[in-house]
Amino acid sequence: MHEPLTVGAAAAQSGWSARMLRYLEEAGLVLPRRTPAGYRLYGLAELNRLRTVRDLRRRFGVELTELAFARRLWRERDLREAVDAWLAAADDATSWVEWEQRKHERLLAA
Amino acid sequence: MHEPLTVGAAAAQSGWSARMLRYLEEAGLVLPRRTPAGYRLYGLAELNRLRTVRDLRRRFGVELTELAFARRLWRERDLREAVDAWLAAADDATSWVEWEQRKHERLLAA
DNA sequence: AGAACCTTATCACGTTCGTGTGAAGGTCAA
DNA sequence: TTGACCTTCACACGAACGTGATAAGGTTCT
Repeated sequence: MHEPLTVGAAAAQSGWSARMLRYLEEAGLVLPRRTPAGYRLYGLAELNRLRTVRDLRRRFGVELTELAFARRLWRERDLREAVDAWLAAADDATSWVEWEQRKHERLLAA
Repeated sequence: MHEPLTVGAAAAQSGWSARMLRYLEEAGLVLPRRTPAGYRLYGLAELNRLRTVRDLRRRFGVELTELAFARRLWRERDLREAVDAWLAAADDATSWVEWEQRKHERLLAA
C-alpha cells in the first residue's frame, strides 16, 4: 500500500518537479534512499518532509538556503553558540521597532 | 574616549566599507543610532556586532541573509516551531552520513 | 525489443545577494 | 566659505539561487 515512490511519482504526489526533488537532495533538505540501481525512493517520511518544506516556503517565505542554514545551526554546536551570542547582543528592542517601521514604509513605497 | 564613530571612521576601524555598513543596516543586522541631522553613529555595541558578523562569515562562511534568517528564527515563534518540527523529522542520522560523504567527494572533484 | 521510466551532466535564464562607484545634495568645523 | 565629511539614490556587475529543458545513457516491465 505505502510502497516507496520513485522520483516522478513523488513529484506528482508532492507538487514539486522531479528536477526540484533532485535539487532538494543536493541541497541536503530531503534525502531519499536509493535502489541498488541508483533510483531515488521516497517513503512517507520523505513525502512528509517535502510537504513541510513546501509549507515553510508558502507560509513564511523561507528560502531553501535558509532552511539549509537552520539545519547547520541544528547540527554544529559552535556555530549555534556563536550565532546565539550575536543575537543576544544585537537584539536591543529599542532601536529595533523604529527600524522595522522604516522597513515597512520602504515596502509600501514599491 | 569612546565617542560614537561616524560611518567612515567605523568603517576604517571595523574593516568593512562604509557602503557595507549602510547595507548591513538595511539588512537589519547592525543598526546604528542617528544624530539629529541623520548621521549614523556607531558606539561600542555596534562596533562589536560588526566584528561578530565579520567573524561569523570568516569562520563559518555564514551569509548575511542567513544571519537575518537566524534573527527571524529568534523573533518569530511560530516560524521557529515549524522549522524545529521539520528538523526533528528530517534528521535521521543514517542516510545523512553517506550524503555528507558524497558532498565531500563532489567538492573534491572541483 | 521497445516503451517508459530512471540516472548524471550541462546550458540557459531570471532573480537576489554582496559590493563598488558615482551623482546630487546636506552638515560641520576651520 | 570652502573642504571633508555625511546623506539617499541609482547603475553596474559577478556570483549564487531556483528552476526548466535537453542530451546521453542505464533499468525495468511487458
